[in-house]
Amino acid sequence: MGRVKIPIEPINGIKKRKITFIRRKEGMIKKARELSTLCDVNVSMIICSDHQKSPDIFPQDPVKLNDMIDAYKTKRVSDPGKIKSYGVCDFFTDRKNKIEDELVKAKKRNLQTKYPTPNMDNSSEEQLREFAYDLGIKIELLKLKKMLNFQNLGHQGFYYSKMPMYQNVFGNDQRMMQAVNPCLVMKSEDVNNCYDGANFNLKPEMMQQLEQPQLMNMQRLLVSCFDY
Amino acid sequence: MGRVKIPIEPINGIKKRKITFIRRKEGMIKKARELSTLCDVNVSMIICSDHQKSPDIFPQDPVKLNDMIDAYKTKRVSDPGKIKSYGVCDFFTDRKNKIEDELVKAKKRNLQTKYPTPNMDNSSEEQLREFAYDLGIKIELLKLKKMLNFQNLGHQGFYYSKMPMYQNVFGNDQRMMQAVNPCLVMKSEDVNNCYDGANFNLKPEMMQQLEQPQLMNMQRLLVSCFDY
DNA sequence: AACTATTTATAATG
DNA sequence: TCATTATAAATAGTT
Repeated sequence: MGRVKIPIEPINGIKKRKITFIRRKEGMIKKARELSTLCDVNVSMIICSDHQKSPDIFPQDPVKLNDMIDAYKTKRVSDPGKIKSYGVCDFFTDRKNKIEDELVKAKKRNLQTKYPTPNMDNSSEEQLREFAYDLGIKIELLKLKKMLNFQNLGHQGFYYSKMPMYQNVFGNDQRMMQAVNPCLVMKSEDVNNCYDGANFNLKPEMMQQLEQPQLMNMQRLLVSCFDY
Repeated sequence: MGRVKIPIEPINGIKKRKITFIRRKEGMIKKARELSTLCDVNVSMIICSDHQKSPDIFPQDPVKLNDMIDAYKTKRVSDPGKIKSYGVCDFFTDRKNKIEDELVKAKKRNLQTKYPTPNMDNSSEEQLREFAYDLGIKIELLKLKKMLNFQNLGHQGFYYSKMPMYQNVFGNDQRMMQAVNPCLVMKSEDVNNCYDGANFNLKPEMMQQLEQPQLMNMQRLLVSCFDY
């Protein structure tokens, strides 16, 4: 809808592409807000371009956006037939195909640049590190959850949390307990060291410690995991 | 852009709201596709309305959508200043506020229905189970990752994966290895039982076993975790 | 679902 | 980048 009709195909000119991107992005965000308001529905949107420092999101508040993503993921898990049936095998197949594509691309690049990396190409190593890091984070997450939230009362296999929101018995489903047991062994003293016992809040010094710059990165990763 | 200008405020009439929803939703999805094509950018969108069975998403392929969500979350984690600074304390504050809101609502409900639940209201128990289940799943995930993907070669602290995409050395970052070590102790035989050693594929019988109906639910949860 | 009068978005331009 | 404007596209009301 401009002076001329443009074909819907990639725009070549960098400058033209950029201005179109900005205009249409703004347009979409406006539309999202309108749809959300008019029809009282949840709309969430992420727009990422490579050369852009940070993605544009709707809603602007990342916390709200996360809530919506969570709601979608939860729905997908609890009611997967409605959205898509997707088994473990599909997952592995997909992942395998992706990596194989990457390998082909990487090999081509290596040929072109004449700097072949023998026996391990960049893309697979990157994939690998990414995965390793992801798994490492998940384990750190479990450790921190243990450190911050739980106190093994040492009887009947029940666990208690010191956080206000988890102050009741931590589940009694046999299967769940079986899964959780090996990972939540922790001495009460360790937990108490983090807490002001009277009101179940993190001690001020713990709070401060948690906000030290050198810890911020890990915290952000953890928050991201918690969010999920 | 219609016969008359309408104010951007919630539409009262159910029928009118529904038709507007459908039209504008289609419009937005079209716009998303156009923006994505024209400017070669990633656009992802989730539109959820209450009375709708399943959310509308862009891209239509949930796997691609997930990839984009992941990319956003990763970016948010690795480069949080650009998007929003959000520390652990904020997280706990948010969560606490949410739970407290829930408690107030639950108490009101209890008063109204005249069936108060002493010492533990439904909402906090629900929260609790949800959290417990979530944690349980994460642990199961780690166990399954261990079972399916890794083989501890027992020398130099290196780990190898039997999956094609993780066939190289599983990381050598000290900090990461420290985190991963306690969770990846597994005998080679156990791994080999799952695999056709010649081509690194899951054995057909393993595949079949994984697709048993009684395992599907757990698998879906796991896939969802993997996706994240 | 299809039709149009109108509004809105936006491509080119200044 | 910002404003203007001619035109394409979206859509509110209608059938």
